[in-house]
Amino acid sequence: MLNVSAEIDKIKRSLMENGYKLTTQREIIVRVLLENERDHLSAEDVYMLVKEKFPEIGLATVYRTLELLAELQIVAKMNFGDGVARFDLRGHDHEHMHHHLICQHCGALDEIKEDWLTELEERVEREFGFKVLDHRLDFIGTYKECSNEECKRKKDKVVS
Amino acid sequence: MLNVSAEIDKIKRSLMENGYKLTTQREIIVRVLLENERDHLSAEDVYMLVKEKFPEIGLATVYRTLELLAELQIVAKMNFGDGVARFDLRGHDHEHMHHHLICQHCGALDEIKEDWLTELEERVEREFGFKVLDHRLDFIGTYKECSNEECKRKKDKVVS
DNA sequence: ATTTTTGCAAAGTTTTTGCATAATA
DNA sequence: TATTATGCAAAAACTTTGCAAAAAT
Repeated sequence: MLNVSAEIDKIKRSLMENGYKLTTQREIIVRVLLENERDHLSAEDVYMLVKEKFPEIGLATVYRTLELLAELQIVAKMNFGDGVARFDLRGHDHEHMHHHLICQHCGALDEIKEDWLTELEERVEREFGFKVLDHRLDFIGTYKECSNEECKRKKDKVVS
Repeated sequence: MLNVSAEIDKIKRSLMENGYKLTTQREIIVRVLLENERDHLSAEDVYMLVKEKFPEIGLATVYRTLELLAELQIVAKMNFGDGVARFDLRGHDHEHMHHHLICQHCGALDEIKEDWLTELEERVEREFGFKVLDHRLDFIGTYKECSNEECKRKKDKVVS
C-alpha cells in the first residue's frame, strides 16, 4: 500500500461519519490489513499480527472491529470454504470485490484486480431488473504449471 | 425436478463407482435435496426435512453425507456469509455452479442457470495459464421492484 | 466375516455476548 | 458525565470425531 496515512484518514472519516471512533486498536487492525492487503486474513490471523504490535488486544475486539469494517464496506468478509471468514480491504473507493483464482493443486489464492464483469452486470440489470451493487467471482481450477510436477508458486500472489 | 428416480440412479452410480453405498439415509437426504433444489439448504435445514421422513436419523449422518456428496461433486458446498454452509445440487452432468442474484432489500437468493462465464474462463486460461474447473459468481444488489416499496418477491426463486 | 455406515454423545472450532472497567468526546 | 469501546471469560453456534452397534456385501 502506497499511502498508508491517507488510507487511514479515509477510513477514520468513514468511521466518524457513522458515529464511530478510530481507536488505537481499530487503527492497528486497519494497519495490519493494509500491510497484508493481498493475504485474505482470518480474524485469528489478524489477531496474531495485531498482538505483535499491541499485545493487550482481545480477540473479541478483533472480531468486533472486522464486523464493523465489513458493515461500513471498508473490508469484504469472504468465505472460501475452509470454515473461517476471511477479510479483504476493499479498494480505495469501496470498489467492487476483485476476482479470485483458486488453485486446487497448490492452494494458491490469487487475485485479478481488473473488473471483468461490467458487461454481465448490465445484462443482469437488463434481463432481470436487478441493480448490481457488488459481485463475487471466483475461478476454481489449476495453474498449468501446477498440473504436472510439484508446485513452485507462492500462495496469495496478486496476478493482475 | 422432473425425473427423480433417474437422478437417484445417477447419484447411486456415482457413489458405487467410488466405493460408497446408497443407504436409506443417504437416499432420503438426496431426495430432500432434489425436492428443494432451489432452496440452498443448510445442514440443519436438511436434517429437519429428513427427520420428517426418517426421524431416527442423526445430525452427524447429515453432515457426513453432505460432505461426501460435496466430495463427489454431486452437491456444491457454498457459504453466503451467514455462518452456515449451504448445499446445492449440481446439475445433471456435474455442471458448473449456477450464478446467484442476492437481493439486499428482500433477501431473495435467486439463481441464474445459464453459464455466462465461458468467455471469461477462456480468458483466464489464456492470460494466466489457469485451467478453470469450476466457478462461483454472485451478484449482490437489489431488484428494481424492491427499491421503493415493500417487497413482494418470494425467496429462492429460480430466475433462469 | 469383513467392511462400511450409523446414531449418539462428546469434543472441537469459530464466533458472539455480557459485563465491569477504561477511554473518549 | 454520558457515551462508546475494550478485555476477559463464558456462552453460543456450527461442525467433526470416537466408538459401539447395526447394516450391507
